[in-house]
Amino acid sequence: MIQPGDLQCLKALAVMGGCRGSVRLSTLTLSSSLGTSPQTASRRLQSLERQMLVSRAVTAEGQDITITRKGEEELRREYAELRRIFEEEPVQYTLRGQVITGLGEGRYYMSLEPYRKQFQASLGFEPYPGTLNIRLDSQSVQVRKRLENLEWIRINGFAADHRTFGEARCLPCRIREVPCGIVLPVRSHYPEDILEIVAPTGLRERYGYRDADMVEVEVIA
Amino acid sequence: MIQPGDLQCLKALAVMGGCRGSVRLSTLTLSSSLGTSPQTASRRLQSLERQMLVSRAVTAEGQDITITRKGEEELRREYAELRRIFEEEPVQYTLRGQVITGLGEGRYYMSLEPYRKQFQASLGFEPYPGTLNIRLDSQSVQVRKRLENLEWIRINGFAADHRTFGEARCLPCRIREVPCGIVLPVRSHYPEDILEIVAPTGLRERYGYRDADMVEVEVIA
DNA sequence: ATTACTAGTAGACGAGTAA
DNA sequence: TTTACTCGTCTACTAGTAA
Repeated sequence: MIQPGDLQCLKALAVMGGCRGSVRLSTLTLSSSLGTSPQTASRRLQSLERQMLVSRAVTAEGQDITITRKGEEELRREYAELRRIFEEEPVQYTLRGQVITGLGEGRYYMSLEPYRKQFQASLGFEPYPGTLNIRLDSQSVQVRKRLENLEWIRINGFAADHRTFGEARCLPCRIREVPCGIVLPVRSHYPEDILEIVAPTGLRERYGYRDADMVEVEVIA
Repeated sequence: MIQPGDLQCLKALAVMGGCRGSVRLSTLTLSSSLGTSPQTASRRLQSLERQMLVSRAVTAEGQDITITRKGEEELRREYAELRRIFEEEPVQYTLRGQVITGLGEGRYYMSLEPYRKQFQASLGFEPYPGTLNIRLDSQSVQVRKRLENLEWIRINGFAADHRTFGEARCLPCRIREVPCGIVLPVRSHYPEDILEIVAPTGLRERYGYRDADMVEVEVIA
């Protein structure tokens, strides 16, 4: 197993072009790129050479470093691991929390036709008049923040009855077998540990959810 | 700047799925994946938390770890760096060595019509009757080995004058402005520090190369 | 079982120096 | 200038232990 410090050094050498030919450098330049002393940089190069991860030609004016096949393989393993994390697997987020009782606003908004029509169009179902509120655990709050990077569906605001109804955004998700949506107002601030779920059916009725019951929300990016 | 050891730990957590939700683990399981003691694993987690790269919920039966947005960004930076090395840039190899005098076999083989025709077809030029032999420096020998992974052109053998002429392989390259090819017999062993170059013109004449002159061979994958 | 403390030690670090 | 040695220090590790 390659040591973290050695790996960092090997990667720095690759960035300098060590995979495509020899790189001329001094321990001083390498050390500044590693954030260590020149002595440590020198030690690292010796260590990499001993492990046959690089090949060296040391002269009085510096050294020529080439990453060997074995060294490149090591870097490619690292690369493959990261790619698996970020690319290969379908990115799926799991949020956990417990059912709570909201302010009843969800029920009201879900009864408004302009909202209903937009949810129907974007989520593919007629929203049940009422939302499920979930208080996320501390871990899921972090996951929740990550969802900001995903593509939310825009729900336009409108005016009616001498007032305006604000813009919202919505992210498709799933609770058990039921396709749902996370709804969030765009303008007004919303607690980061609360999730408001719109669904085609009443989830409390369907699954017998009561306050403080644990639920899992799946989001597939 | 994140420390190499912390980065290793963060990556291990990501492999376990820490980017898509919380991961339940114990210091013992983490330590075995890092190759350290459980104590060090514990310290790493504390360090990552202090840097706000992960969020933790520590219980008596283990801990739930979630990689924060900042932590994921750190990993993505790492990923981007490796991708630049292996994907983005056109992979170009540079080999260095000095001109030497070969055994004159190259000249003979290059005079044989079946070989000539195949070189013409695959490299796009009529080979000059004679090859340039190059002794690679120790660094370039390492680069030379890396070329094995590239796609070489097959040059078929043939029979003539009661003997057989062996199969060879060829890799397009460039010396200065001249498109050339590296030639290598397939069956017989060839010194790993010697490069035999076939070119459309006599390189010695064109550039006035003499023995011991330094030359650079560029290979673009 | 856990986590994370304290303690003692080993190894890594940077400064100085020689080649 | 370089590299890489020796040396003293201090960090970072593992072992043991408490919660």
